[in-house]
Amino acid sequence: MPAKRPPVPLSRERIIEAALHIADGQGLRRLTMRRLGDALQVEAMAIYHHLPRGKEALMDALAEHVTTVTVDPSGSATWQELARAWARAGRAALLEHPGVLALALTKPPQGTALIAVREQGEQLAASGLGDSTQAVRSLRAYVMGSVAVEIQRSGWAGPAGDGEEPGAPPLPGSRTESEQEAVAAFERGLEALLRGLAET
Amino acid sequence: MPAKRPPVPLSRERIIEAALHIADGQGLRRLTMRRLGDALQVEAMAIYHHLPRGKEALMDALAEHVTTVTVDPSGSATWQELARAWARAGRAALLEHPGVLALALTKPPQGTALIAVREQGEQLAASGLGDSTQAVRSLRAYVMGSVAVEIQRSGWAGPAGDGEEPGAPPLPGSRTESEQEAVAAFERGLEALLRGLAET
DNA sequence: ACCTGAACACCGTTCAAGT
DNA sequence: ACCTGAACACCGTTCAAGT
Repeated sequence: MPAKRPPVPLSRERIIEAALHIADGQGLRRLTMRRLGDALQVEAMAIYHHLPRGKEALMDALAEHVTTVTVDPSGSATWQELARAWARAGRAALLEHPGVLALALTKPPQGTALIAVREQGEQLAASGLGDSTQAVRSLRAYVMGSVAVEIQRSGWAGPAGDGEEPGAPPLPGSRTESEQEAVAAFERGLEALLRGLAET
Repeated sequence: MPAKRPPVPLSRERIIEAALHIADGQGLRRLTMRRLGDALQVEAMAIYHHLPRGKEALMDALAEHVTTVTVDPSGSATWQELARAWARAGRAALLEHPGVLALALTKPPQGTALIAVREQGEQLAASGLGDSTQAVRSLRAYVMGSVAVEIQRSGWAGPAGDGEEPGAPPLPGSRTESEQEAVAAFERGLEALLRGLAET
């Protein structure tokens, strides 16, 4: 018979990982302290030892996780290339965890996520972009909104928008789009915005 | 002494109105069937008679409400003016009810909201815009993302992003912005996007 | 047709207690 | 230091019952 599991100690990282798995798989509304405890083979109350502010702290941590990105500026010769890199990285991070998108779009950046936003501004300014504050804001808005549209179209939240259950068939009116169509739409809008930002 | 209230009959509209009030005032997480019943002077279970799918139906209705906008195309000579009108109307509608923004950005358009999106596409196509499908998508993304950024910066969800309690002081790092600054930022990004969309 | 009351299976969080 | 058990004040939803 298998020996009793040497209990892997709980940790912030393991908790967040399990929480993302539940949120992406069953929806945010089914992410429950008790269910999370089950997934971690632990009583729900044990979580409070690692996240003292409880579910509030968990939500903050999830938002921070999917919203923290880094870009190596040395790979980009122009501010346009740099902006593209940030936009693509941001989109990819958000798209990886559709279950917590609502948190990511709603909570102000915090901790590492806030640092990342500032870094983006500094890099763009250093790369020769004039009003980098305005540009960062428009770019962030476009990226967040694009992922929102994309998740909506994917039918992740159900075709009737049934709140939180993923996996249902897609939109009633319009077909599901392929990954390629989605990136194409994203890139075209991004290029339009970059062109517009370039003209003072 | 005041006579007993002649009970105003419950209705879908009154329910939605009360729900928006609670969500905007206390946050989505505190919007509860029981609290909603209290606000309407009725037992929570009475709501199910008007919204058979319960809380799920309520959430759908709220998303649809803040996401349904109309624009009179006769007021716009060019497709640019028309696009501006749609963008401003969309922003205003979302901004009016920060409490349900998470729903609006997450649920696919449905009912009147879906009709509105289609109408936007038809109007823009009719006004001489080439790839109106792409334009509508980019514009919607920009509008939704802009409002997300704006609500984040307003500190509506609390500075530490404390989940759902509004009314707390704003961001730790950056100042709160005035309404004028917010519209200025929105308009500048919008113009950039429109310029970019114009060049093929 | 419209609303209520009681009931059920869940929630988040506390607190004292165990190891 | 880390986790558990029991308890409390809530949830959403059902169902039979009232008017």
